[in-house]
Amino acid sequence: MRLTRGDFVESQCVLVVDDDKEIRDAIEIYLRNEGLQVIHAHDGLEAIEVLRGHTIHLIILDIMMPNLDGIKATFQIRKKMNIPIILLSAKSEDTDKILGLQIGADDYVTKPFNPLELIARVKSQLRRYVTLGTFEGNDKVVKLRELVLDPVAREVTVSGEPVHFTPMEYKIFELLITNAGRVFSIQEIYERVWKEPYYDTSDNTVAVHVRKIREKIEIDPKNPRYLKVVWGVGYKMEK
Amino acid sequence: MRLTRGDFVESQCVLVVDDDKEIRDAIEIYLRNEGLQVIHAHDGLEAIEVLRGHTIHLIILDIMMPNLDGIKATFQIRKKMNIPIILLSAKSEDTDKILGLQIGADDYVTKPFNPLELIARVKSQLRRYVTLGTFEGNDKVVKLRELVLDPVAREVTVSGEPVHFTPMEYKIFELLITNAGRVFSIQEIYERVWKEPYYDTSDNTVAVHVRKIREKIEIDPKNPRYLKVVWGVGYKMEK
DNA sequence: GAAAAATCTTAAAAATTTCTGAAGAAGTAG
DNA sequence: CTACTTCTTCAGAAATTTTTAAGATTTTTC
Repeated sequence: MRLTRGDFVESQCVLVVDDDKEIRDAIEIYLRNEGLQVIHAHDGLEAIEVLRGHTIHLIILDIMMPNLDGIKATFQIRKKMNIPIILLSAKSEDTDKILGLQIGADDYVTKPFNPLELIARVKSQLRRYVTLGTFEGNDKVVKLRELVLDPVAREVTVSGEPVHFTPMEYKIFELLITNAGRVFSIQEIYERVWKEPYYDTSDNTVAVHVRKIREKIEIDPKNPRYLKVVWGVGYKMEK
Repeated sequence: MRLTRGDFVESQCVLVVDDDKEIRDAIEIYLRNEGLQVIHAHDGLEAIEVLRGHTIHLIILDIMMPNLDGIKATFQIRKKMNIPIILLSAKSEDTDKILGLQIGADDYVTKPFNPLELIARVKSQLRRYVTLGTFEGNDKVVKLRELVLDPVAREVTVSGEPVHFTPMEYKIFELLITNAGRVFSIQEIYERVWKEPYYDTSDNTVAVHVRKIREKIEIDPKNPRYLKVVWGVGYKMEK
Protein backbone atom coordinates (compact mmCIF):
# COMPACT_ATOMS: atom_id res chain seq x y z
CA MET A 1 0.00 0.00 0.00
CA ARG A 2 1.34 3.35 -0.94
CA LEU A 3 0.11 6.70 0.15
CA THR A 4 0.32 9.65 -2.12
CA ARG A 5 0.14 12.89 -0.21
CA GLY A 6 -1.66 13.28 3.05
CA ASP A 7 -5.36 13.09 3.67
CA PHE A 8 -6.64 16.39 2.46
CA VAL A 9 -10.08 17.36 3.50
CA GLU A 10 -10.72 19.72 0.61
CA SER A 11 -9.88 17.17 -2.04
CA GLN A 12 -11.59 13.90 -2.74
CA CYS A 13 -9.69 10.66 -2.54
CA VAL A 14 -9.72 7.74 -4.97
CA LEU A 15 -8.56 4.24 -4.13
CA VAL A 16 -6.97 2.52 -7.12
CA VAL A 17 -6.79 -1.26 -6.81
CA ASP A 18 -4.83 -3.25 -9.40
CA ASP A 19 -2.03 -5.78 -9.13
CA ASP A 20 -0.19 -4.08 -11.97
CA LYS A 21 1.79 -1.16 -10.62
CA GLU A 22 2.20 0.38 -14.05
CA ILE A 23 -1.51 0.64 -14.53
CA ARG A 24 -1.98 2.07 -11.04
CA ASP A 25 0.65 4.69 -11.73
CA ALA A 26 -0.84 5.58 -15.08
CA ILE A 27 -4.27 6.04 -13.57
CA GLU A 28 -2.81 8.05 -10.73
CA ILE A 29 -1.29 10.59 -13.09
CA TYR A 30 -4.63 11.29 -14.68
CA LEU A 31 -6.49 11.46 -11.38
CA ARG A 32 -3.92 13.79 -9.84
CA ASN A 33 -4.27 15.96 -12.87
CA GLU A 34 -7.89 16.42 -11.90
CA GLY A 35 -6.93 17.46 -8.40
CA LEU A 36 -7.87 14.14 -6.84
CA GLN A 37 -5.96 12.34 -4.10
CA VAL A 38 -4.89 8.80 -4.88
CA ILE A 39 -4.23 5.77 -2.70
CA HIS A 40 -3.00 2.49 -4.14
CA ALA A 41 -3.74 -1.11 -3.22
CA HIS A 42 -2.62 -4.18 -5.11
CA ASP A 43 -5.48 -6.53 -4.31
CA GLY A 44 -8.92 -6.70 -2.76
CA LEU A 45 -7.74 -7.57 0.73
CA GLU A 46 -5.45 -4.59 0.83
CA ALA A 47 -8.23 -2.41 -0.52
CA ILE A 48 -10.52 -3.34 2.35
CA GLU A 49 -7.67 -2.68 4.74
CA VAL A 50 -7.28 0.80 3.29
CA LEU A 51 -11.00 1.49 3.50
CA ARG A 52 -10.89 0.82 7.23
CA GLY A 53 -8.26 3.47 7.85
CA HIS A 54 -8.95 6.18 5.31
CA THR A 55 -11.65 8.38 3.97
CA ILE A 56 -12.17 7.22 0.41
CA HIS A 57 -14.63 8.78 -2.01
CA LEU A 58 -14.40 6.38 -4.92
CA ILE A 59 -12.84 3.02 -5.73
CA ILE A 60 -11.41 1.85 -9.04
CA LEU A 61 -11.19 -1.95 -8.86
CA ASP A 62 -9.50 -4.31 -11.28
CA ILE A 63 -11.38 -7.58 -11.65
CA MET A 64 -8.46 -9.93 -12.16
CA MET A 65 -6.43 -9.80 -8.97
CA PRO A 66 -4.77 -12.23 -6.58
CA ASN A 67 -6.20 -12.99 -3.12
CA LEU A 68 -9.51 -11.19 -3.39
CA ASP A 69 -10.69 -10.36 -6.89
CA GLY A 70 -12.65 -7.30 -7.91
CA ILE A 71 -16.03 -8.99 -7.99
CA LYS A 72 -15.76 -10.49 -4.52
CA ALA A 73 -14.31 -7.26 -3.20
CA THR A 74 -17.26 -5.33 -4.62
CA PHE A 75 -19.63 -7.64 -2.78
CA GLN A 76 -17.85 -7.16 0.52
CA ILE A 77 -17.55 -3.41 0.17
CA ARG A 78 -21.19 -3.03 -0.81
CA LYS A 79 -22.29 -4.83 2.30
CA LYS A 80 -20.55 -2.24 4.41
CA MET A 81 -20.72 1.05 2.60
CA ASN A 82 -22.36 3.12 -0.07
CA ILE A 83 -19.45 4.34 -2.16
CA PRO A 84 -19.03 4.56 -5.93
CA ILE A 85 -17.16 1.60 -7.39
CA ILE A 86 -15.80 1.49 -10.93
CA LEU A 87 -14.65 -1.91 -12.17
CA LEU A 88 -11.87 -2.50 -14.66
CA SER A 89 -12.04 -5.61 -16.77
CA ALA A 90 -9.51 -7.01 -19.19
CA LYS A 91 -11.74 -8.18 -22.00
CA SER A 92 -15.18 -7.33 -23.17
CA GLU A 93 -16.30 -10.92 -22.53
CA ASP A 94 -15.92 -10.33 -18.82
CA THR A 95 -18.42 -7.55 -18.96
CA ASP A 96 -21.09 -10.09 -19.76
CA LYS A 97 -20.41 -11.69 -16.42
CA ILE A 98 -20.41 -8.39 -14.59
CA LEU A 99 -23.72 -7.47 -15.99
CA GLY A 100 -25.25 -10.87 -15.39
CA LEU A 101 -24.07 -10.93 -11.81
CA GLN A 102 -25.43 -7.53 -10.96
CA ILE A 103 -22.84 -7.21 -8.29
CA GLY A 104 -23.48 -3.62 -7.40
CA ALA A 105 -20.72 -1.75 -9.15
CA ASP A 106 -21.66 1.72 -10.33
CA ASP A 107 -19.78 1.63 -13.58
CA TYR A 108 -17.13 -0.28 -15.43
CA VAL A 109 -14.47 0.22 -18.04
CA THR A 110 -12.81 -2.33 -20.30
CA LYS A 111 -9.05 -2.51 -20.64
CA PRO A 112 -7.35 -1.12 -22.57
CA PHE A 113 -9.23 2.05 -21.78
CA ASN A 114 -9.07 5.61 -22.91
CA PRO A 115 -7.79 7.56 -19.87
CA LEU A 116 -10.08 10.45 -20.66
CA GLU A 117 -13.04 8.13 -20.59
CA LEU A 118 -12.04 6.76 -17.21
CA ILE A 119 -11.62 10.26 -15.83
CA ALA A 120 -14.99 11.28 -17.18
CA ARG A 121 -16.60 8.32 -15.46
CA VAL A 122 -14.83 9.02 -12.20
CA LYS A 123 -16.00 12.61 -12.20
CA SER A 124 -19.50 11.59 -13.15
CA GLN A 125 -19.72 9.19 -10.22
CA LEU A 126 -18.27 11.69 -7.79
CA ARG A 127 -20.82 14.27 -8.82
CA ARG A 128 -23.63 11.80 -8.53
CA TYR A 129 -22.67 10.71 -5.05
CA VAL A 130 -22.08 14.18 -3.70
CA THR A 131 -25.80 14.82 -3.91
CA LEU A 132 -26.40 11.60 -2.04
CA GLY A 133 -24.87 12.94 1.12
CA THR A 134 -22.56 10.03 1.75
CA PHE A 135 -19.35 12.00 1.95
CA GLU A 136 -17.70 13.72 4.83
CA GLY A 137 -18.68 17.14 3.62
CA ASN A 138 -22.28 16.04 3.42
CA ASP A 139 -22.29 14.14 6.66
CA LYS A 140 -24.03 16.99 8.34
CA VAL A 141 -27.31 16.42 10.07
CA VAL A 142 -30.20 17.04 7.69
CA LYS A 143 -33.24 18.79 9.10
CA LEU A 144 -36.65 19.25 7.56
CA ARG A 145 -39.19 20.67 9.97
CA GLU A 146 -39.87 17.84 12.48
CA LEU A 147 -37.62 15.39 10.65
CA VAL A 148 -33.95 15.04 11.49
CA LEU A 149 -31.54 12.64 9.83
CA ASP A 150 -28.12 12.08 11.35
CA PRO A 151 -26.03 10.24 8.74
CA VAL A 152 -23.12 9.62 11.09
CA ALA A 153 -25.30 7.95 13.71
CA ARG A 154 -27.57 6.55 10.97
CA GLU A 155 -30.46 7.78 13.04
CA VAL A 156 -33.75 9.46 12.26
CA THR A 157 -35.86 11.40 14.70
CA VAL A 158 -39.39 12.71 14.25
CA SER A 159 -40.16 15.62 16.60
CA GLY A 160 -37.24 14.50 18.70
CA GLU A 161 -38.46 10.91 18.95
CA PRO A 162 -36.03 8.38 17.48
CA VAL A 163 -37.62 6.19 14.81
CA HIS A 164 -36.34 2.82 13.64
CA PHE A 165 -35.69 2.46 9.91
CA THR A 166 -34.83 -0.78 8.12
CA PRO A 167 -31.87 -0.57 5.72
CA MET A 168 -33.92 -0.08 2.56
CA GLU A 169 -36.26 2.38 4.19
CA TYR A 170 -33.29 4.36 5.46
CA LYS A 171 -31.62 4.53 2.07
CA ILE A 172 -34.76 5.74 0.34
CA PHE A 173 -35.44 8.24 3.09
CA GLU A 174 -31.87 9.49 2.96
CA LEU A 175 -31.96 9.94 -0.80
CA LEU A 176 -35.20 11.89 -0.68
CA ILE A 177 -34.49 14.08 2.33
CA THR A 178 -30.99 15.04 1.24
CA ASN A 179 -32.54 16.12 -2.06
CA ALA A 180 -35.71 17.56 -0.62
CA GLY A 181 -37.86 19.27 -3.21
CA ARG A 182 -36.52 17.26 -6.10
CA VAL A 183 -38.70 14.67 -7.79
CA PHE A 184 -37.29 11.18 -8.26
CA SER A 185 -38.83 8.71 -10.65
CA ILE A 186 -39.51 5.31 -9.16
CA GLN A 187 -36.96 3.88 -11.53
CA GLU A 188 -34.32 6.32 -10.37
CA ILE A 189 -35.06 5.58 -6.73
CA TYR A 190 -34.77 1.88 -7.39
CA GLU A 191 -31.48 2.20 -9.25
CA ARG A 192 -29.86 4.51 -6.76
CA VAL A 193 -30.96 2.58 -3.70
CA TRP A 194 -30.79 -1.02 -4.88
CA LYS A 195 -28.01 -0.58 -7.45
CA GLU A 196 -29.68 -3.08 -9.69
CA PRO A 197 -31.48 -2.79 -13.00
CA TYR A 198 -35.14 -1.90 -12.65
CA TYR A 199 -37.66 -4.74 -13.12
CA ASP A 200 -41.35 -4.62 -13.87
CA THR A 201 -42.24 -5.36 -10.26
CA SER A 202 -39.69 -3.00 -8.78
CA ASP A 203 -42.10 -0.09 -8.69
CA ASN A 204 -44.35 -2.03 -6.39
CA THR A 205 -41.42 -2.84 -4.15
CA VAL A 206 -40.60 0.83 -3.91
CA ALA A 207 -44.25 1.62 -3.22
CA VAL A 208 -44.34 -0.77 -0.29
CA HIS A 209 -41.25 0.79 1.23
CA VAL A 210 -42.64 4.27 0.69
CA ARG A 211 -45.71 3.25 2.60
CA LYS A 212 -43.60 1.93 5.48
CA ILE A 213 -41.64 5.16 5.59
CA ARG A 214 -44.84 7.17 5.62
CA GLU A 215 -46.14 5.19 8.56
CA LYS A 216 -43.03 6.26 10.43
CA ILE A 217 -42.72 9.93 9.52
CA GLU A 218 -46.23 11.08 8.73
CA ILE A 219 -48.94 11.99 11.20
CA ASP A 220 -51.55 10.87 8.69
CA PRO A 221 -49.92 8.46 6.20
CA LYS A 222 -52.89 8.77 3.87
CA ASN A 223 -52.34 12.51 3.57
CA PRO A 224 -48.58 12.79 3.65
CA ARG A 225 -47.06 16.19 4.36
CA TYR A 226 -43.53 15.09 3.64
CA LEU A 227 -43.20 12.13 1.34
CA LYS A 228 -45.47 13.08 -1.51
CA VAL A 229 -46.35 11.27 -4.69
CA VAL A 230 -46.05 13.15 -7.97
CA TRP A 231 -48.57 11.34 -10.07
CA GLY A 232 -47.21 9.61 -13.14
CA VAL A 233 -43.72 10.73 -12.25
CA GLY A 234 -42.47 9.51 -8.88
CA TYR A 235 -41.98 10.69 -5.32
CA LYS A 236 -40.45 13.68 -3.63
CA MET A 237 -39.83 14.99 -0.14
CA GLU A 238 -41.75 18.22 0.25
CA LYS A 239 -39.53 21.06 1.39
CA MET B 1 -24.08 -7.55 -24.25
CA ARG B 2 -21.19 -5.25 -24.02
CA LEU B 3 -21.45 -2.15 -22.06
CA THR B 4 -19.77 1.13 -21.93
CA ARG B 5 -21.84 2.34 -19.13
CA GLY B 6 -22.38 5.34 -16.94
CA ASP B 7 -24.30 8.52 -16.43
CA PHE B 8 -22.49 11.08 -18.45
CA VAL B 9 -23.29 14.66 -18.02
CA GLU B 10 -20.68 16.03 -20.34
CA SER B 11 -21.20 13.39 -22.95
CA GLN B 12 -24.38 11.91 -24.25
CA CYS B 13 -24.94 8.21 -24.49
CA VAL B 14 -26.23 6.30 -27.52
CA LEU B 15 -27.66 2.79 -27.41
CA VAL B 16 -26.85 0.82 -30.58
CA VAL B 17 -29.08 -2.21 -31.14
CA ASP B 18 -28.24 -4.65 -33.92
CA ASP B 19 -27.70 -8.39 -33.98
CA ASP B 20 -24.62 -7.95 -36.16
CA LYS B 21 -21.65 -7.14 -33.96
CA GLU B 22 -19.62 -5.81 -36.88
CA ILE B 23 -22.21 -3.19 -37.65
CA ARG B 24 -22.47 -2.22 -33.99
CA ASP B 25 -18.72 -1.84 -33.78
CA ALA B 26 -18.57 0.21 -36.96
CA ILE B 27 -21.27 2.56 -35.71
CA GLU B 28 -19.56 2.79 -32.36
CA ILE B 29 -16.34 4.05 -33.92
CA TYR B 30 -18.12 6.90 -35.65
CA LEU B 31 -20.16 7.83 -32.61
CA ARG B 32 -17.11 7.78 -30.36
CA ASN B 33 -15.40 10.04 -32.83
CA GLU B 34 -18.11 12.57 -32.11
CA GLY B 35 -17.49 12.33 -28.39
CA LEU B 36 -20.56 10.19 -27.75
CA GLN B 37 -20.73 7.27 -25.33
CA VAL B 38 -21.93 3.99 -26.77
CA ILE B 39 -23.76 1.01 -25.31
CA HIS B 40 -24.48 -2.12 -27.33
CA ALA B 41 -27.38 -4.52 -27.33
CA HIS B 42 -28.00 -7.31 -29.80
CA ASP B 43 -31.77 -7.37 -29.81
CA GLY B 44 -34.82 -5.47 -28.67
CA LEU B 45 -35.24 -7.35 -25.40
CA GLU B 46 -31.71 -6.57 -24.42
CA ALA B 47 -32.20 -2.97 -25.44
CA ILE B 48 -35.15 -2.57 -23.11
CA GLU B 49 -33.15 -4.21 -20.35
CA VAL B 50 -30.40 -1.65 -20.88
CA LEU B 51 -32.85 1.24 -20.92
CA ARG B 52 -34.09 0.21 -17.50
CA GLY B 53 -30.67 0.51 -16.01
CA HIS B 54 -28.98 3.33 -17.85
CA THR B 55 -29.27 6.90 -18.89
CA ILE B 56 -29.56 6.81 -22.66
CA HIS B 57 -29.99 9.86 -24.85
CA LEU B 58 -30.64 8.26 -28.23
CA ILE B 59 -31.32 4.81 -29.64
CA ILE B 60 -30.24 3.38 -32.99
CA LEU B 61 -32.42 0.34 -33.66
CA ASP B 62 -32.06 -2.24 -36.38
CA ILE B 63 -35.43 -3.47 -37.66
CA MET B 64 -34.50 -7.04 -38.46
CA MET B 65 -33.53 -8.65 -35.18
CA PRO B 66 -34.24 -11.85 -33.28
CA ASN B 67 -36.53 -11.97 -30.23
CA LEU B 68 -37.92 -8.45 -30.34
CA ASP B 69 -37.61 -6.63 -33.64
CA GLY B 70 -37.02 -2.93 -34.08
CA ILE B 71 -40.63 -2.02 -34.77
CA LYS B 72 -42.03 -3.78 -31.74
CA ALA B 73 -39.19 -2.45 -29.64
CA THR B 74 -39.97 1.09 -30.79
CA PHE B 75 -43.58 0.65 -29.69
CA GLN B 76 -42.59 -0.58 -26.27
CA ILE B 77 -39.97 2.09 -25.73
CA ARG B 78 -42.30 4.87 -26.84
CA LYS B 79 -44.88 3.78 -24.33
CA LYS B 80 -42.40 4.35 -21.54
CA MET B 81 -40.08 7.16 -22.51
CA ASN B 82 -39.45 10.23 -24.56
CA ILE B 83 -36.18 9.55 -26.33
CA PRO B 84 -35.05 9.93 -29.94
CA ILE B 85 -35.11 6.68 -31.91
CA ILE B 86 -33.42 6.15 -35.27
CA LEU B 87 -34.34 2.97 -37.15
CA LEU B 88 -31.99 1.02 -39.42
CA SER B 89 -33.16 -1.35 -42.10
CA ALA B 90 -32.13 -3.12 -45.28
CA LYS B 91 -33.02 -1.36 -48.50
CA SER B 92 -35.74 -3.79 -49.56
CA GLU B 93 -37.91 -3.10 -46.56
CA ASP B 94 -39.13 0.21 -47.90
CA THR B 95 -42.63 -0.43 -46.68
CA ASP B 96 -41.28 -0.45 -43.21
CA LYS B 97 -40.11 3.07 -43.72
CA ILE B 98 -43.53 4.58 -43.45
CA LEU B 99 -44.49 2.22 -40.70
CA GLY B 100 -41.35 2.98 -38.78
CA LEU B 101 -41.91 6.68 -38.68
CA GLN B 102 -45.55 6.29 -37.77
CA ILE B 103 -44.94 4.08 -34.81
CA GLY B 104 -42.92 6.73 -33.14
CA ALA B 105 -39.41 6.57 -34.53
CA ASP B 106 -37.85 9.96 -35.09
CA ASP B 107 -35.76 9.13 -38.12
CA TYR B 108 -34.84 6.31 -40.43
CA VAL B 109 -31.69 5.18 -42.25
CA THR B 110 -31.41 2.41 -44.86
CA LYS B 111 -28.58 -0.11 -44.93
CA PRO B 112 -26.00 0.08 -46.33
CA PHE B 113 -25.71 3.59 -45.00
CA ASN B 114 -23.20 6.34 -45.33
CA PRO B 115 -21.70 6.70 -41.86
CA LEU B 116 -21.55 10.46 -42.20
CA GLU B 117 -25.24 10.53 -42.92
CA LEU B 118 -26.01 8.46 -39.85
CA ILE B 119 -23.86 10.73 -37.70
CA ALA B 120 -25.57 13.78 -39.11
CA ARG B 121 -28.95 12.35 -38.23
CA VAL B 122 -27.83 11.37 -34.76
CA LYS B 123 -26.53 14.84 -34.05
CA SER B 124 -29.62 16.40 -35.51
CA GLN B 125 -31.88 14.34 -33.23
CA LEU B 126 -29.76 15.06 -30.18
CA ARG B 127 -29.89 18.78 -30.91
CA ARG B 128 -33.61 18.63 -31.41
CA TYR B 129 -34.26 16.85 -28.16
CA VAL B 130 -31.87 18.98 -26.19
CA THR B 131 -33.86 22.06 -27.05
CA LEU B 132 -37.00 20.18 -26.22
CA GLY B 133 -36.15 20.18 -22.58
CA THR B 134 -36.00 16.45 -22.03
CA PHE B 135 -32.44 16.31 -20.81
CA GLU B 136 -30.76 17.10 -17.57
CA GLY B 137 -29.26 20.27 -18.96
CA ASN B 138 -32.62 22.00 -19.04
CA ASP B 139 -33.10 22.06 -15.32
CA LYS B 140 -33.48 25.78 -15.11
CA VAL B 141 -36.56 27.44 -13.74
CA VAL B 142 -38.67 29.00 -16.48
CA LYS B 143 -40.50 32.23 -15.71
CA LEU B 144 -43.17 34.04 -17.68
CA ARG B 145 -44.76 36.93 -15.81
CA GLU B 146 -46.85 35.28 -13.04
CA LEU B 147 -46.04 31.77 -14.24
CA VAL B 148 -43.06 29.82 -12.93
CA LEU B 149 -42.11 26.30 -13.92
CA ASP B 150 -39.54 24.43 -11.84
CA PRO B 151 -38.52 21.25 -13.68
CA VAL B 152 -36.49 19.85 -10.77
CA ALA B 153 -39.38 20.01 -8.34
CA ARG B 154 -41.75 19.38 -11.25
CA GLU B 155 -43.82 22.19 -9.90
CA VAL B 156 -45.73 25.09 -11.41
CA THR B 157 -46.68 28.22 -9.52
CA VAL B 158 -49.07 30.98 -10.57
CA SER B 159 -48.40 34.22 -8.72
CA GLY B 160 -46.50 32.22 -6.15
CA GLU B 161 -49.33 29.76 -5.60
CA PRO B 162 -48.44 26.16 -6.42
CA VAL B 163 -50.79 24.61 -8.96
CA HIS B 164 -51.23 20.89 -9.53
CA PHE B 165 -50.65 19.60 -13.05
CA THR B 166 -51.37 16.08 -14.29
CA PRO B 167 -48.62 14.42 -16.35
CA MET B 168 -50.07 15.29 -19.76
CA GLU B 169 -50.98 18.81 -18.75
CA TYR B 170 -47.49 19.31 -17.40
CA LYS B 171 -45.83 18.08 -20.58
CA ILE B 172 -47.91 20.33 -22.80
CA PHE B 173 -47.40 23.29 -20.51
CA GLU B 174 -43.67 22.64 -20.38
CA LEU B 175 -43.41 22.44 -24.16
CA LEU B 176 -45.28 25.70 -24.66
CA ILE B 177 -43.68 27.74 -21.91
CA THR B 178 -40.14 26.69 -22.71
CA ASN B 179 -40.82 27.82 -26.26
CA ALA B 180 -42.94 30.82 -25.36
CA GLY B 181 -43.94 32.91 -28.34
CA ARG B 182 -43.68 30.06 -30.79
CA VAL B 183 -46.80 28.58 -32.33
CA PHE B 184 -47.26 24.80 -32.22
CA SER B 185 -49.75 23.03 -34.43
CA ILE B 186 -52.06 20.65 -32.63
CA GLN B 187 -50.49 17.78 -34.50
CA GLU B 188 -47.02 18.84 -33.42
CA ILE B 189 -48.11 19.16 -29.81
CA TYR B 190 -49.66 15.73 -29.94
CA GLU B 191 -46.65 14.08 -31.50
CA ARG B 192 -44.13 15.74 -29.23
CA VAL B 193 -46.05 15.13 -26.03
CA TRP B 194 -47.67 11.77 -26.70
CA LYS B 195 -44.96 10.38 -29.00
CA GLU B 196 -47.63 8.63 -30.99
CA PRO B 197 -49.03 9.10 -34.46
CA TYR B 198 -51.75 11.70 -34.66
CA TYR B 199 -55.32 10.37 -34.97
CA ASP B 200 -58.52 12.05 -36.08
CA THR B 201 -59.67 12.44 -32.50
CA SER B 202 -56.33 13.58 -31.14
CA ASP B 203 -57.08 17.26 -31.63
CA ASN B 204 -60.04 16.89 -29.34
CA THR B 205 -57.82 15.28 -26.73
CA VAL B 206 -55.38 18.15 -26.95
CA ALA B 207 -58.23 20.65 -26.74
CA VAL B 208 -59.48 19.08 -23.53
CA HIS B 209 -56.06 19.30 -21.98
CA VAL B 210 -55.62 22.87 -23.13
CA ARG B 211 -58.90 23.69 -21.41
CA LYS B 212 -57.65 22.12 -18.18
CA ILE B 213 -54.39 24.02 -18.34
CA ARG B 214 -56.22 27.29 -18.93
CA GLU B 215 -58.40 26.67 -15.89
CA LYS B 216 -55.25 26.44 -13.87
CA ILE B 217 -53.18 29.31 -15.20
CA GLU B 218 -55.68 31.84 -16.52
CA ILE B 219 -57.73 34.29 -14.52
CA ASP B 220 -60.46 34.09 -17.16
CA PRO B 221 -60.08 30.84 -19.10
CA LYS B 222 -62.43 32.08 -21.80
CA ASN B 223 -60.18 35.05 -22.51
CA PRO B 224 -56.73 33.55 -22.05
CA ARG B 225 -53.78 35.88 -21.59
CA TYR B 226 -51.18 33.15 -21.73
CA LEU B 227 -52.24 30.05 -23.60
CA LYS B 228 -53.65 31.53 -26.78
CA VAL B 229 -55.13 29.89 -29.81
CA VAL B 230 -53.81 30.87 -33.23
CA TRP B 231 -56.77 30.22 -35.42
CA GLY B 232 -56.27 27.55 -38.04
CA VAL B 233 -52.72 27.00 -36.85
CA GLY B 234 -52.48 25.85 -33.25
CA TYR B 235 -51.58 27.16 -29.82
CA LYS B 236 -48.89 29.29 -28.36
CA MET B 237 -47.82 30.68 -25.03
CA GLU B 238 -47.97 34.48 -25.22
CA LYS B 239 -44.69 36.03 -24.20
C1' DG C 1 -75.94 36.19 -43.52
C1' DA C 2 -75.53 31.14 -44.09
C1' DA C 3 -72.56 27.30 -44.38
C1' DA C 4 -68.31 25.27 -43.25
C1' DA C 5 -64.48 24.70 -40.41
C1' DA C 6 -62.12 25.01 -36.18
C1' DT C 7 -62.19 25.37 -31.44
C1' DC C 8 -64.40 24.99 -26.84
C1' DT C 9 -66.95 22.72 -23.09
C1' DT C 10 -68.82 19.23 -20.01
C1' DA C 11 -69.55 14.90 -18.21
C1' DA C 12 -68.99 10.16 -18.06
C1' DA C 13 -66.41 5.93 -19.47
C1' DA C 14 -62.01 3.86 -19.80
C1' DA C 15 -57.40 3.37 -18.58
C1' DT C 16 -53.56 3.98 -15.66
C1' DT C 17 -51.10 4.52 -11.43
C1' DT C 18 -50.71 4.17 -6.72
C1' DC C 19 -51.98 2.14 -2.31
C1' DT C 20 -52.67 -1.60 0.89
C1' DG C 21 -52.70 -5.94 3.59
C1' DA C 22 -51.15 -10.39 3.69
C1' DA C 23 -48.27 -14.21 2.68
C1' DG C 24 -44.19 -16.21 1.62
C1' DA C 25 -39.01 -15.85 0.85
C1' DA C 26 -34.70 -14.56 2.33
C1' DG C 27 -31.61 -13.36 5.50
C1' DT C 28 -29.71 -12.86 10.68
C1' DA C 29 -28.91 -13.58 15.36
C1' DG C 30 -29.18 -16.40 19.25
C1' DC D 1 -32.36 -25.14 14.40
C1' DT D 2 -35.50 -21.68 15.79
C1' DA D 3 -37.13 -17.14 16.31
C1' DC D 4 -36.95 -12.89 14.50
C1' DT D 5 -36.61 -9.21 11.25
C1' DT D 6 -36.65 -7.55 6.71
C1' DC D 7 -37.67 -7.77 1.85
C1' DT D 8 -40.41 -9.01 -2.13
C1' DT D 9 -44.42 -10.35 -4.48
C1' DC D 10 -49.21 -10.64 -5.39
C1' DA D 11 -53.89 -9.34 -5.99
C1' DG D 12 -57.45 -6.41 -5.33
C1' DA D 13 -58.94 -1.68 -3.87
C1' DA D 14 -58.64 3.10 -4.23
C1' DA D 15 -57.34 7.20 -6.34
C1' DT D 16 -56.29 9.85 -10.27
C1' DT D 17 -55.78 10.76 -14.99
C1' DT D 18 -56.85 10.32 -19.91
C1' DT D 19 -59.86 9.66 -23.57
C1' DT D 20 -64.16 9.75 -25.76
C1' DA D 21 -68.39 11.64 -27.23
C1' DA D 22 -71.84 14.94 -28.19
C1' DG D 23 -73.01 19.16 -28.72
C1' DA D 24 -72.13 24.37 -28.23
C1' DT D 25 -69.61 28.27 -29.65
C1' DT D 26 -66.61 31.01 -32.37
C1' DT D 27 -64.32 32.25 -36.60
C1' DT D 28 -63.77 32.11 -41.45
C1' DT D 29 -65.38 31.83 -46.12
C1' DC D 30 -68.36 32.66 -49.84
